[in-house]
Amino acid sequence: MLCFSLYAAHRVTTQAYRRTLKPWGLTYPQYLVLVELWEREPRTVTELGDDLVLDSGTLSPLLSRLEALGFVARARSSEDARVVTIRLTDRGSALRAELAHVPGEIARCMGIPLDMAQSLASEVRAYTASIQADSASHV
Amino acid sequence: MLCFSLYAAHRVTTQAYRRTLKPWGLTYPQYLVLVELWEREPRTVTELGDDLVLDSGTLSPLLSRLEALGFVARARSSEDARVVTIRLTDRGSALRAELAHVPGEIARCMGIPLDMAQSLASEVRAYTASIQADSASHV
DNA sequence: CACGACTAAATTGTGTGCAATTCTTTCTCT
DNA sequence: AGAGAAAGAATTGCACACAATTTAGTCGTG
Repeated sequence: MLCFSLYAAHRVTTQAYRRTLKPWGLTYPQYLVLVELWEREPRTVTELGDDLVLDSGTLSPLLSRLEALGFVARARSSEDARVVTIRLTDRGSALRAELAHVPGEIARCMGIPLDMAQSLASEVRAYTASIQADSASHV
Repeated sequence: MLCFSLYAAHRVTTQAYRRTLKPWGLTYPQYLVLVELWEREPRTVTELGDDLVLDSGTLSPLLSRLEALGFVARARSSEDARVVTIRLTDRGSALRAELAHVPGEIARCMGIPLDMAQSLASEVRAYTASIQADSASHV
């Protein structure tokens, strides 16, 4: 039952993030968006969606919550008015340092050696790629 | 990024189930409940929740949908009126044969050898157990 | 018996995921 | 230039997840 294992693992992991991020009122997907933005900025909704494999139906409301929290700002692009660019606010940039401890905290929660986590991650990614290839053939 | 790998793997897997279960109008969590019931019946809401790691907030509406679909029946226990027992209807039992192909179909989607899937599953379970142990210490 | 602690489900409220649709803007082709 | 196709976000609708609360029923102790 690989599928159920992944399902369960995903939910426990989310719980660990929930506890860690609670003081900031952030969810795991919201945190992922911030991580993307800390890495490179600005980003468009489509770019974020490509990286996180989420569509606008998920991202639009999520981004509007991040905007309401004061961490990002949305603006229509001047070159192409269809595109919305997402930028960090000062508060959003400052959050990077405040949340610098999160990856370590999560690693501690996992309670397994780093190299083991990495090899497991790469196996899971291989699995994802394999099943995704099959998905693609069903389009 | 083990966490993101699991997050992505979980969603791709759910998509494979969505496609496979679509003709029956079932979701992956609903299918899991049916699998539990095919294995042993009747079950209480709490028992299902323990096995699937879901609480009544998720299960109550899910079960009422399965009931509306005509696959299960809910009834208060006569010994203890707090407990709700879940039973398969005839239609729900018949579904077992109709959906017998699902595990094989999903395995085919995964496109990886069975032994590899099993070893990956056991690694993921070990991870889940480890992070869950940490969660428990936070209560 | 009564009262408080406890338990089992259901309900409420918030935040994803995702299919499907809509709206706007841009592109393409003639 | 103008019509139609296509692209980028947003919106709508539905089904989880899960925290928190509510409701109903049971149990233990005095």
